[in-house]
Amino acid sequence: MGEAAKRRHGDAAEKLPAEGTQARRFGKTRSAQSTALLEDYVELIADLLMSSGEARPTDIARRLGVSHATAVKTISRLKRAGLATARPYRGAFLTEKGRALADRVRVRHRLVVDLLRALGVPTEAAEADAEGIEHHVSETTLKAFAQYLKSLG
Amino acid sequence: MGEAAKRRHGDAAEKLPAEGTQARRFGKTRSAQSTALLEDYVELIADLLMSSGEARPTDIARRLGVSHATAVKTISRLKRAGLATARPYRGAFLTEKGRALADRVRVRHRLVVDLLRALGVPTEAAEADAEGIEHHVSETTLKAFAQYLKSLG
DNA sequence: TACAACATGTAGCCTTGGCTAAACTTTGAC
DNA sequence: GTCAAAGTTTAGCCAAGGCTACATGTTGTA
Repeated sequence: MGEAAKRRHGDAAEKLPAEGTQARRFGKTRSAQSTALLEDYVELIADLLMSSGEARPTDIARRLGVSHATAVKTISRLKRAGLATARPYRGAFLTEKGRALADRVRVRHRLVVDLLRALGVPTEAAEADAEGIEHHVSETTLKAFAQYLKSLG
Repeated sequence: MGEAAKRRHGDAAEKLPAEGTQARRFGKTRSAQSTALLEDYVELIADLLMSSGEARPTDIARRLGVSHATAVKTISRLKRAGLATARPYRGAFLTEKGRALADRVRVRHRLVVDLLRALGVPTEAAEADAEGIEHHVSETTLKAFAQYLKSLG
């Protein structure tokens, strides 16, 4: 938000596109936050299914550092969002849509981590920060990251 | 988000090192999200005070794209957090702590935007993405960014 | 001065994303 | 085959961060 706020709001101020643009930006940031958790869950479920064949609420909870009840609740949100399915006492599974999202998320995560490391960020910090950053990186920015990494050879 | 309540369930993170690490990471990401909004408010209030001498709920609301009621409610959270003060019908002001935070946030924002632009991200996208990214950039990563930008001259 | 327009504040409702507690299934060791 | 341990689900609570609707203050202008 570094841009200095121009005028005080008034007759002229309402016409400035700056406010609308900024508001849109913030709104986008906020809605990104609401999808970030679902992205994390989807990626983790894909991970667990791949490595152990099942994705149980308890394992998910332990990996994310939340209670198992929270994991269960979020899984049902995943179902509502059409990203996952779950049979009682049989864990979670991804829908086609969920798998597609998981793939996108994984690729994006890798790219962000690689970029941070390329800029000299230590691996540990890169992994940790990427966890938060990745949900806010647009397609445009992602392309620029890829481009930059390619230019490094 | 009740830091105290959240961490009361501390046993989850004490198990395996690998899982603990990941859990800590996610936990950090989540708590970063809860402070992100306050950071945005503080920076915007500093901005408005600078440019117009006052920070009214309505202006804040318009800039952030939320209702004035939401702005008012958040301002009282700011007060509770010791970041701002407010006199009825006279808008918001920052405490010493709030001003310090605003400064840090502004510097960080500039750095993130500059870095993105240096990597070839178009200005518009850089500004927009930075809004979301900046709240998740650690000190370590921030230093790496600064270092990289300096290396470009 | 008075009043309309606008800003502010309050109340009540919603969803998300946490938690604990308690009831219910599954499962593995006798 | 039983039964306790472990995992799962449900229910109910809380705070954050949105919203609308309504009541109350403030102010510019006629």
